[in-house]
Amino acid sequence: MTDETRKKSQPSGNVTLQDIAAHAGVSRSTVSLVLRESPLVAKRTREQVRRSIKALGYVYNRGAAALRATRTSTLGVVVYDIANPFFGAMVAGIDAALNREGYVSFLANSEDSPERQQRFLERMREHRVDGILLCPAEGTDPALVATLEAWKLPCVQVLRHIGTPPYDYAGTDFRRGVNLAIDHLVAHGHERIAFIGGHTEHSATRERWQGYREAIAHHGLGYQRLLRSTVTRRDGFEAIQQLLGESPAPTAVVCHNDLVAFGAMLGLQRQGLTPGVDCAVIGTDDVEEAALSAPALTSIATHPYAVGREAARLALRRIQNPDGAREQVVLAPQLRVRESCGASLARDRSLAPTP
Amino acid sequence: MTDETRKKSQPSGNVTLQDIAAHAGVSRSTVSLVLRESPLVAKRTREQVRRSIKALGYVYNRGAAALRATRTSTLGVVVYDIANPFFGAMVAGIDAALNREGYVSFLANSEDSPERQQRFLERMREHRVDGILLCPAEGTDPALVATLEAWKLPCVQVLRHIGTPPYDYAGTDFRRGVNLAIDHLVAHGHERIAFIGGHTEHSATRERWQGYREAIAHHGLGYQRLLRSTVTRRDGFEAIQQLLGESPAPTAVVCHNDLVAFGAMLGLQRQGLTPGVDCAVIGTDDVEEAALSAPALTSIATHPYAVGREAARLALRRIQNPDGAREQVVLAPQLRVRESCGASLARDRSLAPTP
DNA sequence: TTCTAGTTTTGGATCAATCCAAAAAACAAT
DNA sequence: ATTGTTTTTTGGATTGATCCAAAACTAGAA
Repeated sequence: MTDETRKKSQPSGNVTLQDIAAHAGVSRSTVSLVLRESPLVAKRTREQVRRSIKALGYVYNRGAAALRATRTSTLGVVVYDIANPFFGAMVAGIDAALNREGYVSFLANSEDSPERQQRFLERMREHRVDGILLCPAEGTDPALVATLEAWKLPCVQVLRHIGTPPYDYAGTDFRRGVNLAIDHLVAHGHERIAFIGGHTEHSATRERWQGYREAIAHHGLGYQRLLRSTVTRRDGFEAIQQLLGESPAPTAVVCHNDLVAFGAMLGLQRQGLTPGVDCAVIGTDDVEEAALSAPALTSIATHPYAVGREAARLALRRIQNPDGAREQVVLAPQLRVRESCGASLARDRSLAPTP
Repeated sequence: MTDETRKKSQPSGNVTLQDIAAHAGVSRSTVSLVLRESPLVAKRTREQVRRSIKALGYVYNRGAAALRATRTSTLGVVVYDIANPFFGAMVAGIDAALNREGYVSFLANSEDSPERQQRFLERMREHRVDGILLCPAEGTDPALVATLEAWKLPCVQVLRHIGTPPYDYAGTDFRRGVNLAIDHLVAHGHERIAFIGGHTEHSATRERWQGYREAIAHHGLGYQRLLRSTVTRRDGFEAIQQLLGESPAPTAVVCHNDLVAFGAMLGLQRQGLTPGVDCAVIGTDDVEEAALSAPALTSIATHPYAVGREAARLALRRIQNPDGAREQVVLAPQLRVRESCGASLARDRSLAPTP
């Protein structure tokens, strides 16, 4: 066993470009071109190299490639509550879109902590990701967007946005969503409509509130009641009871998200009242569980899967062309009418048990 | 402007070890040691280097480091349905545990497709992740575990397991969970208890069925009815109606997961029956929504967050010590008694609106 | 046959870190 | 002052790919 033999078989046990080149009787560079599907390589050569790659069980080393090529085919995704089914669906959409392009994504759950978020973003920078999909944690410094810009890290904001335009953003038109809900309620005779939920200065809350105030004004309703709160089920539970104690009490409520709406329905039931009969309830997001509750929840569908997919596409486009004009993709929401708003009650049974 | 000046300021705009070394008046190697917190470096030197790092705004390049050091601080996570809140919670647990150790994770959603799963695993190999957390997609070839072993890619299986022991695994004791549920039902006088759901040969289903048969036998019940199905809400909806049409019909059902249980409750209500009164329903997983339904769902808590955390810990341990004995972490489930099993009905109001 | 134009292929430098054996510096003991 | 230890520091080799300018082939025309 000469030194040369050892060198070929032993070193770290890993097959490299060099080994394939030797096996196929070409140079390292040619093998590299084959791997990257370059049209420069002659057909016969390409086939021979492919055979050698198979024969030696070669595994491409993306880390090494990235070092020289400065493209990692990697993206960082930051959400603030992955346990929320809404984000689950969104991540599924992201995953599907990235997968098609050979990208993979790092996922982090900021738990709405700007510090955790910051740590993760720094780590992403160290890993040289090509871009970031960011659902900013509550209380994120608006300067963060500029910081990422300075880092030359393309960033697409999702669902919430901070900083000042232009930036890349993908989300849903929450304002329009609330408009739809209130239009529907007004058409069914409601005049006292309250809004429950949202507690800090983030864009998604502001947009909902704006939609609420705007619609109330547009329909010339005398009653306006906006109850701030965090956005858990318990908040909905407590809020509805508070509202019912007021006079006049609302005859309908639109909720920040479906969790709050579920809580509100539960609160009504605890008081012996029936959602949709004694008080209409409309949620936001249209999570899968909305169709399942009793009564089935009317909800503003915000299409999390599609939002995720669009955000991912936007990021890929930005990576291709870092200096192109920033883009905003804002999806149109839809009102899914079920039982809880009193419009269709149990008559419409086709809607209840969706898959 | 000499060539040297250009070389210092221009090249790709990125600060490297070399630049810091020059700035601090030490060698590349010393800087590297400082970055890795080596105790070899003298305190004064370390401080000087730290200052230079700050001054130049250096960003560690993990890709380059990994190339030589063969440790990427990176993990691959494969689940089959990230939109399911159960997996959301699990991923949150994984994330929390990894974060503490400076690890980040790639996430992929296999959508229960072995092909997608395979593609992702190959990509993970190319990215040289240090390990894999795998919830095997349905129909995964049991040989996959051996393949990963051959790839020298440490793999911890989660929730489901394939292949033959020994392997690393983290999950919940589904068998025991079903035992608990049936013990409880029997204690409350039920004698005809059915099980709904589970449709292919994966371990998590087998374990549940085993627990069911075992408990039925243990209590010497004459009635045994196991209804196979996929595990969506719709399946529960249909299954319960089928069961009620049989004679004798069951007086209680235990369901593969909470979705199926929700469906079963809905099915009962469609027939004008009340869950917990006319037929007891128990789910599995104790997702957040379980406490929210009406009636509130009794469920076998399977602790997804803890499972995720334990799986991540196991993986990190295996990476530290690739040849250590394989470990299985199996968490004990708990029965969360609420209204749907008839045991506590509306009397017990403390349980319903949990956060 | 020679020259040109086009098609393939190639070797050396490079990306940014770590490893390692050996050198240098600091300190203690003789 | 000399030697021996221990503590720090270092330069060159290495990791595995890509980039790029130049070299080596083809094939067709003069």
